[in-house]
Amino acid sequence: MVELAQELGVSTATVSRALNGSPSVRPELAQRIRDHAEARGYVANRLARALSANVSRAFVGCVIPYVDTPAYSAVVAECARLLSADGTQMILTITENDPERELQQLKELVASRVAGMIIAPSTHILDASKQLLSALPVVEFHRACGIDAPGVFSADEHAMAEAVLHLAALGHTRIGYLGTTEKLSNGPVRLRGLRRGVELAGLDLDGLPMRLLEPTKSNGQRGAAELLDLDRPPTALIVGGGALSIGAAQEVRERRIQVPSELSLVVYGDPSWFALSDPPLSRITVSYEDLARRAARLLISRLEGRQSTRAGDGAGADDVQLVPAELHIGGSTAPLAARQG
Amino acid sequence: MVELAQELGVSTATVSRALNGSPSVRPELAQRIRDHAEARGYVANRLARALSANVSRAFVGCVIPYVDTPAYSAVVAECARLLSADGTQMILTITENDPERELQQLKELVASRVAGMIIAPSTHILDASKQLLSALPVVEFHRACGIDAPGVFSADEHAMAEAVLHLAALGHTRIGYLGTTEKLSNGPVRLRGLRRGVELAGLDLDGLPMRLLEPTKSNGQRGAAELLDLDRPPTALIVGGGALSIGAAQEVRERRIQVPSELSLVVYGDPSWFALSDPPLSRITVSYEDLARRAARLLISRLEGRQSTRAGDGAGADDVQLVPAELHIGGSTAPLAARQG
DNA sequence: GTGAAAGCGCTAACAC
DNA sequence: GTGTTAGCGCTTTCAC
Repeated sequence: MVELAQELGVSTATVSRALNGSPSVRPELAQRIRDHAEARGYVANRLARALSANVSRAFVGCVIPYVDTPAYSAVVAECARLLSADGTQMILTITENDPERELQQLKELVASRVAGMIIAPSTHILDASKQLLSALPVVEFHRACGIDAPGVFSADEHAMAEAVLHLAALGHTRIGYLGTTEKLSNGPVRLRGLRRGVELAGLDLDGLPMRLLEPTKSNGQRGAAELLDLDRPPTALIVGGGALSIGAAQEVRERRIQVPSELSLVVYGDPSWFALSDPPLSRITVSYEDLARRAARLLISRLEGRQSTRAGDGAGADDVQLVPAELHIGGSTAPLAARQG
Repeated sequence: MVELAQELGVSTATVSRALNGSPSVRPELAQRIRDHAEARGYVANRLARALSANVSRAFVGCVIPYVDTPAYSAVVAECARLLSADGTQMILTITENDPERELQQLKELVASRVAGMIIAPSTHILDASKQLLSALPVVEFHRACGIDAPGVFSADEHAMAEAVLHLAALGHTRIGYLGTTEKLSNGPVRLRGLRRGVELAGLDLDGLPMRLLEPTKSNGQRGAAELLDLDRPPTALIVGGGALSIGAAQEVRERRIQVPSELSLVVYGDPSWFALSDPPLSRITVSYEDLARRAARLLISRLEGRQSTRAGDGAGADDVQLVPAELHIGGSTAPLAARQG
C-alpha cells in the first residue's frame, strides 16, 4: 500500500480512504487510485485492517456439531451466501458434539476477533462456553443452551401430537417413541408434543415403550432394535430426531419388517429420500431452508445492531423465531387391522 | 498483553515467549505467566499475531460449490477436524458453481492471508482464479482445473465400464447415459469409462441415448425425463454423477416406472439411502471419507512443506491421489427379459 | 481534500 | 534468560 502511495505521489492515508470509498477524497483521484490498485493486482490485507479498525466484521464464527446433515448444512450454506455478499468471511468449526472441543473452538474464534457467532450448541455445553458466548452477538439455532441470545428453532410440539393422534386414529395403542435425550432443548419439546397427543388420544403414557437417546444414527439403530425386541413390541413407531430416524429406518429395513403392514412408522426430518423411499415414509418435516434463512438474517442484523448501538448484551433473546414442523402422511402408516389381515 | 506484562513486572516479549512455549524462558516464570494469563481470561489476538509473524498458519480457505452433498461435506468435515487439531481455522466459502463468485472469494481469501487452500473448482474456472491459486499451497479435489497442484480424485473409469458390461450381460443394448458435462474434469473420465465398456461389450456408442449436463439435481430430473421421453427409450440407464442421480431417481419414481422390471438403473454416489431404497439401487460408489481424509492430509502436509522449504511452486502436482470407484450390484438392474415377463 | 503520525496487538531481531 | 525496539499493513485522528 505504501508502494501504491509512492507510485501515485499521494499518501497512504489517501489510498486507504480511496479504497474504502470515503467521500472526503476527490472522486477523480479516488478513481485513479482504485484503477492503479486494480492494475497492480493489489489486495488489501484484511488482517491488518481488522487489527487497525479495532472493531470489524471481517469474520464470524459458525459452530455446529456436524455438517453432513441437512439440518446443519442448510444453515452453513445460507450463512456463507449472505455473509459473502456482506463481505464477511465465515470460519466454520465442527464440535462433533464434544463440549471440550466446543469450548476450545469458541476460544479460538474469540482470538480471531470474530464479529459474531452462529451456533448450534453441543449437547452438554460448558459454562465457560456460555460465558464466551455472552460477550458477543450470537444467534443460536436448532438447540437452545440458555444464553440470552436470539435464535431460530423448530416448533415440533404440534406435529408430534398430530403424529400420535394419527396413529391412534388408525387403531394403534402400543405406540413406541424413539426420541432425543431431554438434555437437548428439543428433546423435551418433542416429548411434550408426544404427551399431549397421548393425552388427547386417551392413551396411557406410562404404558408406551420409549427410548430417549443422544441423536446419532447408530443410536437410532440401537434404539429401534431395543424397542422392536421388547416382549410386546410396538405396532407403531414414532421417531423424534433426524439422525435417529435414519438409523431407525435402517434397522427396520435390515430386519425386513414390512412397513406398514407389520409396523407403522413415522420419521423425523427432511432428507429427500424419505419421500422417495418405498413406501414414502410418513414424516415430520421442518423447512431447513426457511430456518437457515432466518438464522442467517438474524445474525446479520445482530452484527449491524451491535455496530451502531453497541447495545451489547441488552439486545438479547427478544428475537426467538419458530419454524413450524409439519406432519406429512406417507405410506408407512396404516390401520392396525392391516396387521392381522 | 501489555497489561499482563505490567502486572507481572516483565516485558511483553517475555509474555509472548511464554505463551508461545519458547524454550528460552525460565520454565517457572513461563508457567507463572501462563497461569496469570489464564486467570485474567486473556486470549491472544490471532489477527495481530498473523500480521506480525508475517507468515502464519492462522487460516486456510476451503472453496466448494455446494455443502449439502456428501461429496463435499465429507471434505469439509475432515478438514475442519484435522485443521482444528492443527490450530488452524478454516474459512469456508461456497461458490454455487459461479466462476465470478469463485474469483471474488479467492481474492478475499488471499486478502485474509490464508496459508493455503483446498478447493473443488467451479465448472468454468476463470484464468484470474487459476492465477491466484498458483501463488499458494493448494490442494484440489473432485475436479481438476489444470493448475499445478496436488489433488485427490475419484477413479471412475473402471467402474463405469463395469456398469456397462453388467447391463450388457443382462441383455441390454439400448443403454442410456446421463452424465456430467465434459467441461468438468470428471465428465470426460466417466465418459471414457463408458466408452470402454461399450466397446468391450461390442455395442455401438453412437446409438446410445446420452445427455451430458451440469451436475445438479434438477438437471438430473430433466435429463432423465428427456431420455425416457425418447421414441425408443433406453431399457437401462446409467447416471454418472451424484446430484444427477438424485434427480434421476426422483424422476423415475415420479413417473411410477417399475425398477428394475421396466427400467434397469445404475446411479452414482454414496447417499446411504441408495442402499436403503426399495429395491436397493445398483450404484457406483466412492469412499468420500477416504477421499476427504487424503485431501485434508495433503493440505496439511503442503502447509508444512511450504513453511520449511519455501519451495513454492516447485512442490506441484506430483502428488495426485486416486480413490477408486466401485460398482455395487443392487436390485435395480435385471435381465432385459424381465421386462417382457 | 490531503498528509503526517500515532497506534491496533503482537513477534522477532538485537542487545544486555 | 530477559528487556528494548522496530516493525507487520492498515485506519484514523489531527493539522494544514
